[in-house]
Amino acid sequence: MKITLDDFDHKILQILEQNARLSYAEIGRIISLSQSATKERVMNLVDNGIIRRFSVEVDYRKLGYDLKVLISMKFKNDDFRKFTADLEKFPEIVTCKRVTGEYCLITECILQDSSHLENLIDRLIPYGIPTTSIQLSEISLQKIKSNTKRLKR
Amino acid sequence: MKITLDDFDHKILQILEQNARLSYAEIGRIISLSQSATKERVMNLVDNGIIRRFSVEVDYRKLGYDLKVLISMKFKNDDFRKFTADLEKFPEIVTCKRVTGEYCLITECILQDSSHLENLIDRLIPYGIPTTSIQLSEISLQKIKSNTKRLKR
DNA sequence: TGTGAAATTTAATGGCG
DNA sequence: CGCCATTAAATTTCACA
Repeated sequence: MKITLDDFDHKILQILEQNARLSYAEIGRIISLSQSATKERVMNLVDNGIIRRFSVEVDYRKLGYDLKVLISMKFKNDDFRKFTADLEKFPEIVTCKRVTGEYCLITECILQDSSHLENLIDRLIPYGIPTTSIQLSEISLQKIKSNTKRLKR
Repeated sequence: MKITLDDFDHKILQILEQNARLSYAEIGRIISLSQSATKERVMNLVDNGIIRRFSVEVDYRKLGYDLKVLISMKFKNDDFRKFTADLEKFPEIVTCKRVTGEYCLITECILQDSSHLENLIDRLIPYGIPTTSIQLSEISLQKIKSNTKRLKR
């Protein structure tokens, strides 16, 4: 199922990506639409599942997590399933993607320091073979493409 | 600089990660704190830069972007800098991380289909050597560790 | 820092072009 | 689909503990 959005919907998404707490009234002012119409469109975006959720970007460095790494994992047999079932045991793993290619999984981990990393690797080794890359910096860009039709509820 | 949060702050962050549009009144109800105190804490989190921004998670599949891939890049000389300077020319690249290890950059790309991928690879090749992994699925988990001190403005 | 109350703004709903 | 008007709820501000 592919849903096409009109310009209003795209503008709303762009605004919400930058500040998801803006009032409907204020969003409406920016895009020249009434409160009620703006609210209805936001609710349509949520109801259609285009907006998965309203969230918050946290700066973990300020909380003492100064080390961000990508750990790629290789597994034998079905150890992959054991690992994903145990993911809750690894609070430092923030995302876990299953991918094609040399590695089975690529995880993003938020860590305090290198001894925290060492500890994590020790806990990963029973499941498979981890390969660690330290994330030096990140450029984050959010973009949505334009279509021209109105979103239906 | 490391900032420590108390239980109220942690609960607020957890709640906002799940629904960043909840009213201060409602958050306050959940954590048993008044509207005004809750609002002040959220504003402190923002002022301290712990909350980078309130955002929205978009389901791109519903917008016709059915293919998500990780593309790792190798570069010669300083082609790496040319590429990052030109990132705006690649609207399908959503994140771009500089990492240590075999590859210089790892990018996440949101694509419509395999011909879109082919087109992207053609545009990447002038900069460096891309290696593509298709993202089959993703498990996303947000967690914050507990400390016990009060956040200061 | 937290609470409670008053003034202002926003959200939610329903009727109408 | 969008606008306007009405009622309910939330935000903001401030005095006080």
